Amino acid sequence: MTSEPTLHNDQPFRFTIEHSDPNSSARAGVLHTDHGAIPTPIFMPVGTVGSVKAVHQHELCNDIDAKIILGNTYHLYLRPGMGTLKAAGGLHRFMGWERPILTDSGGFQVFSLAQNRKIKEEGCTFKSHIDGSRHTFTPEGVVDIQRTIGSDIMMAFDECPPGESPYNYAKKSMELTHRWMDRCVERYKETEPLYGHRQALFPIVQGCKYADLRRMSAEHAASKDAYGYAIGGLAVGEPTEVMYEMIEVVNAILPTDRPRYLMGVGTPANILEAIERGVDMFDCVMPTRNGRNGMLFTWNGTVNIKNKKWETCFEPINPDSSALADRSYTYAYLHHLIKSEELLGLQIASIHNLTFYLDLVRTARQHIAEGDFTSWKGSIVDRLMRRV
RNA sequence: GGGGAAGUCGCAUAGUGGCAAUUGCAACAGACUGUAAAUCUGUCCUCUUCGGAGUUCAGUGGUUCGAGUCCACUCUUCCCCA
Repeated sequence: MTSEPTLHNDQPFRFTIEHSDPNSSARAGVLHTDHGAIPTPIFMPVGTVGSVKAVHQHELCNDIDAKIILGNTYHLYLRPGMGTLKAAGGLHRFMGWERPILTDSGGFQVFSLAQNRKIKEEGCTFKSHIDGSRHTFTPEGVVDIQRTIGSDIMMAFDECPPGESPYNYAKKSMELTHRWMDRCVERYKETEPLYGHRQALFPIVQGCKYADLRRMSAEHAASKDAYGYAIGGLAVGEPTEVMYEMIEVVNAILPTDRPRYLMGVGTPANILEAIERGVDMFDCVMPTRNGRNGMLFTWNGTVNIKNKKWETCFEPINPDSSALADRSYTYAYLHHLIKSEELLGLQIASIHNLTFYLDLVRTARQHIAEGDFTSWKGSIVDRLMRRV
């Protein structure tokens, strides 16, 4: 947290691929930003309102070693609001985080707050979930908000339709997302960063579970010649196999020399399968939310720490972990804390899961570099999702 | 010693003639994928082929077609006065 941002004046958002897996589409790279370099594949903890829930920036940086985190345009716009963020000098300074930040555009809230919004060509009108007030998000406005937040990577405004949407709706929705994408790119080109560091804009590929729509969308996104691309609208109700198939379809079209970000995914197994199919960046609420609800991810599978069987397990949560919390506390203690609704339990569980997720992608990267990613993945993937 | 109140599935509660019986907590499971989530769901007397079946409301006896509910006595607990 004390290092100065490294400026790369020559090539903004340079993405270098250091290793490509000989047996799959997996690759290990580095994405350079003005707030530091991001090794890929990478997992990005979700910090919706300027906080990765229950985790201090200190642990995020030193124990978990998160290289980049997420913020959310919709949530930050409603609270604390743009006035505060501008006066603070952007989100990095406001929250005391000097590494990169990616902001989601609010497109996911178009999906998750479906009862409180109305979609039109111009944009999307929301009723605030906090006070019921009305707000309109347009593609241009969403870029402006992300300029004010000062995120290193901004996301285009999209519509994220449900996984089981019928073809006609999926097509109309995708076409709207494309028009919004065009407008975001226009606004991006005609505006400047506010705080002295550069910002990228990632377009988002949509198209639901329909391969022809996904191809069309990937081609539209690729035509923007962006610093990176996102795959959205997956893990929203469709079967996992369909998700993997859509990733393959899209990554066959997206430029290989730019990072690909699979939005909102997922389980440890999902992440390894997507890495194998050429995805570089991930985010998901699972490690933090499920952690708060008593679920731990480990190399041996998932643990429900609330279960009685952990009552007297006095083993450290993970003696080999980079996180102090993992090394210092036992399953039995965490069981007690979570059962007692102690806030420390939420913190330890969240730190544990995020440390595991970062360890997962770090280990995957190492195996890509060593050239045995697919056999390693094959030997481990089933174990990750079984119950301990 | 006299007077009063009360005993319901771990705990606490609802119930005043049709009840396997309310609600909360606890307990035990499950869910969670670009965070309206420190949230939500289920089970929670016994057995079950999940359709049901069998035993319950301190105890015993009674009234009634029918009793957790009404009556009598017994046991236990609490409060007030001596």
